[in-house]
Amino acid sequence: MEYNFKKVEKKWQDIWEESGVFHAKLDKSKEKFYCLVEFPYPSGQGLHVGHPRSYTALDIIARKKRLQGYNVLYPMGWDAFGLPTENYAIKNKIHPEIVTRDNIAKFKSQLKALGFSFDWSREINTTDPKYYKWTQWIFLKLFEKGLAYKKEMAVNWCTSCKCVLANEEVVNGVCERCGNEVVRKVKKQWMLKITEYADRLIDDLDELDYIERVKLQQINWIGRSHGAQVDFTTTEGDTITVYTTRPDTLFGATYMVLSPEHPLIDKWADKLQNIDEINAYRDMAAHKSDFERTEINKEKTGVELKGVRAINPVNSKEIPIFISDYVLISYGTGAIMAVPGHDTRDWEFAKKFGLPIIEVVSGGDVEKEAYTDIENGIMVNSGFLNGLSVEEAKEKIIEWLIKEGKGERKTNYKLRDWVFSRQRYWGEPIPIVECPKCGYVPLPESELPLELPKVESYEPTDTGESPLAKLTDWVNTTCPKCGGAAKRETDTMPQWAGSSWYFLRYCDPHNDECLASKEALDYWTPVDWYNGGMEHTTLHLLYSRFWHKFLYDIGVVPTKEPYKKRTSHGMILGENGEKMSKSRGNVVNPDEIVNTYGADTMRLYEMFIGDFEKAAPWSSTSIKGCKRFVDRYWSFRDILIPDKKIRDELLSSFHKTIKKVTHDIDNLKMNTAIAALMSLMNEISETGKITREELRIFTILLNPFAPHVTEEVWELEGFGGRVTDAKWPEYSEELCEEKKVEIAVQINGKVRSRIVIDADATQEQAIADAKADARIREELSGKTVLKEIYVKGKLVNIVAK
RNA sequence: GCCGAUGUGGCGGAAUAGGCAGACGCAAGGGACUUAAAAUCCCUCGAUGGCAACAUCGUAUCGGUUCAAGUCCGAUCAUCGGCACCA
Repeated sequence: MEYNFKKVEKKWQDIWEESGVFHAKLDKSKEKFYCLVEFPYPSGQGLHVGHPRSYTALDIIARKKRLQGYNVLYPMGWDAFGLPTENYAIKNKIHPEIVTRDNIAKFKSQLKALGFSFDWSREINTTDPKYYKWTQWIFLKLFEKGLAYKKEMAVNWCTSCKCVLANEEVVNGVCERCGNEVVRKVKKQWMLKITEYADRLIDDLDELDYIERVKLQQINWIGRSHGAQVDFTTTEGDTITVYTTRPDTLFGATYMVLSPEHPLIDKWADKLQNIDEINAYRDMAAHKSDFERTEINKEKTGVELKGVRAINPVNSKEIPIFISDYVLISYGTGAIMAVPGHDTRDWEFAKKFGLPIIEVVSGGDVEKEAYTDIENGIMVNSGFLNGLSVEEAKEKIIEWLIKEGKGERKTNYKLRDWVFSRQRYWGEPIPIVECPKCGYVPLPESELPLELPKVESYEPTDTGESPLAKLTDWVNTTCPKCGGAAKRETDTMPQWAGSSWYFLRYCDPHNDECLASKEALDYWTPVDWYNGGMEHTTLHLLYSRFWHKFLYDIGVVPTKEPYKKRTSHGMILGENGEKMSKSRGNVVNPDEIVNTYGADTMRLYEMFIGDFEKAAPWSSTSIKGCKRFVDRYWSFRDILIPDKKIRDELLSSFHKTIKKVTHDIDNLKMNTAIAALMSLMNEISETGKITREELRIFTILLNPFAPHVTEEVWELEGFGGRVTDAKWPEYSEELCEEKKVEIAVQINGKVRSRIVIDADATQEQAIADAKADARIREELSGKTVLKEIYVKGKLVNIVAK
């Protein structure tokens, strides 16, 4: 009888929903396993075939862990604040709340049709006031501890979204989301002091089971470097402080460079002979966007500050000072000592401006290029540092600087504080009031949630203010502290706010007293396994680690880190090997696939498509192989015999398969796990029959991958209860071994014959058997055997001449 | 430029810890069943030579270590991802 996947899949999805089998209950007698996938942004396009790759993989892990007796939490929710919804709402004149509700409904039905074992009783939505009450609460705590502050600063302004972006959201000078130009704009912004956690965000990675490239990317993004701060004096008596990772090269500093925005320039205005030229340069630099400034990578530009000179603290030599836009105001001190002999950028600048280049580390030719090797060089022309290695010289000069009061040891980071303000409507309101007398005053906790006011128009304004600013009734309020007239903050939080702690809410999603009860957090956290996209490594993943560490510091959560293990899936590409997109016309619609082949086939195919971590192109023909696999499994019932045991000739195959599937799932090698099941199926099919026990075991092994068809077979064959109540099969190492093995016999490394021997044969026996083989005897005649090698269960190699 | 990853049949991809390269699947070709098609089942399927048993070559390129290299070492090329004047 043909398998009717449409009927069967719907039937079991309904049963799972009604029975609540996947609802996780806090049960301290059982070992917990918290399995997490990144909750989606419910966009108008609906589910992408990329989403189920991650969801299916962790669904398989969740289902297998349940069968292994774990108490599994596998939740799902919606990261629903954000710009696309707001833009769609503006365009179509529908309130974002309604757009969000509709999109969620669509997403949810699509996810249900794929048979994921999510605990829907814990569904959360970041736009629900009951949820964002706690997002706001965390913000108030950050504010209370001085980690949230408002600051006037140059920010990345997207000209199309009319909104501020975090540094992480600017990609190649354009807006990550809409691809439009990003310019710098000075605005007062809420900032979060993520830099305060920079060290811990790097150091604590050591204890985590994250894939290596995620760790590396985070480390590089934070960009920690060790060096020294050095004070140079000037002929005007000022101090210019620089940061350098190469204090050892101090004797080679032949000039200094200030960033065009450096405050000392204004101070010296009267003394500078070429102030017009200087101002013109500063003007030009100010009008360039960050992108332009970094793009002009080829040629160094700059202007000398004529009238002021600096004094190198180590040898009291007078050196010129320049301004140049290759020095950034936002990093270090906004000023550098230039060592053209040993820094590529300084070298280029010195060559262009004809400045002296002094070699202070030997080993290269500083007239040809900067010598930057720090491993092999020996200090020269450096007074008391001469003869030392770079490492030794660094230590010695830092000690000297400290002793002389001319500098100190210093660690710097590329990471900047997190720009937390957005001038848009569809986000969490920031629960702060600005009072002319009291300054920034937090709302009392009792007034949370501060709900987003309902408005008619949520278009962004050209003035750069949030649409909320237009709601004077809402904006004008009283100061919670002094009771005087005050104004509400009108900026909202970025999309990353709600997702920075959502995994905690799943532990106790309906709690009105706190973000989650201590009991729930103690039991469920940390997340045991978190899978998500590489694109979130320096955004969501870093932000949420930061928030979690903060919550740990204030005693809200019991662990230092939110996620024990982090893995990442590759993208599913279009059939032509390119990224799927509407404009390329290569988008595969998951609904159509489920309709044509069924959810089980879709799940199997997405897992079978290739290495989970790598990108893989979709193939509309390959998926048929997975459909055949499901159908062939179904027709096992046609060849079923009532025997209640695994046949002897298949026993070792079964144990090997159980072993392989068990381990492959744990290692996210779903493709080879499925291949192993296919191989076992081929082996069973060759015998023309299958016993009840064989079908029962096969069904359990296949269940995490293809939950619907296996439930149906289980029920039809009356194996008792549901597969979801079954026990994951154990394997015996002993039974995995075959009694007889076929091994290769090589002569000089080339296979010349094959023989079957006892698996536990000794080296002597194996070699004797090999030599007894007719073919091998013939090959060896007239030759001298030089060496004999036996690799147990694999091969014999005879070296002969 | 720096950091990281990858490179295997017509295609997607396998190959513990150096041990029979190409598992599993797709596509293709041939056959069975069928009035026919679909579905299903069976056979072939890296290249070259040979009727054949078999031989030689073959995991981006070049070289090395080893009884044995897709796997280890050195150099080169290509593709992808991240960072990018961070001193």
